[in-house]
Amino acid sequence: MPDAEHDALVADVFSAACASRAVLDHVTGRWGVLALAALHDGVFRFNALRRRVQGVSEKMLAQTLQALERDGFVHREARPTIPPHVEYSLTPAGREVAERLLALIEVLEAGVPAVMAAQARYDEAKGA
Amino acid sequence: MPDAEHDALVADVFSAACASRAVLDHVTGRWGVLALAALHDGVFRFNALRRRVQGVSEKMLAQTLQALERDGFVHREARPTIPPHVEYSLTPAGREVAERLLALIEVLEAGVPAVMAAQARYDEAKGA
DNA sequence: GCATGTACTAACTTTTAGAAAGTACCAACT
DNA sequence: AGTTGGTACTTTCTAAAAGTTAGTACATGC
Repeated sequence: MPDAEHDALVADVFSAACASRAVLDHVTGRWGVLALAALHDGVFRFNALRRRVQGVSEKMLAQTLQALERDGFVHREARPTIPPHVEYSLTPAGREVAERLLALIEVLEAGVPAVMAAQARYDEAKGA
Repeated sequence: MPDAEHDALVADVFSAACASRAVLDHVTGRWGVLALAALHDGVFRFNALRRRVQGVSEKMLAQTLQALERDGFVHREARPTIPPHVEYSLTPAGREVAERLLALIEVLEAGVPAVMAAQARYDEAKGA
């Protein structure tokens, strides 16, 4: 029973009001995951990131990056030139997080065929 | 034509239409993360899970568990007794995923103080 | 015999995400 | 000289998702 160990840890994501819950939402949010994973591959400008993370709207990417910057996971470097030139990169803390996310993504991508098979079984059992 | 290379390409979370994107959404969704993390600690019944994952509504927990069951990450065992008795547990695939999630959560929980400090710096820089 | 608990589902409301257009500015091309 | 294009966003409006509340079928305890 690792319950005793878990309760001993200060921050607990299972508590609704815990600060870690908000951080988890930013990091594991639909676009947070992909932004962090993309930035693990290097430095990106806004529109380059948008092309990398296919399907994200400008609004959501801006919002996501602002949240991650505020949390200290992403570093934003803006050169006040015209046209504007903004570079996004991971902070050391962001790199820590991105590594765990990539480990997750790797497992999930490898598991896609198994998941599709499981879905087919589930749907047939339901339909029949 | 569907060959090995093509299948490997399709398993890319950065592609909007990829199946792995849907799986990622289930797993890293607001409640998916917490449900999987909770189930890593053992077998839970519906309402026990609901108490564990504080803040989740009945609707969202049911929906989340159904998606994860369909994906093959969660096993649902229902005994047709009255009152109903349903037990949720992780499948081997689910355990793989839950382990990566717990590694992430651990990093995030440990980083909460640093995040709060970063937020304070960000807000002051913005406000000032 | 009425509340309580179980595991949900359905209807309804609120919140959030997404699509599209606007902003400010300059460089290059027509 | 004016249109087009590119940068990095912000704003507005609507469509989709999440949350709230109430209901189901039945058994046990009070």
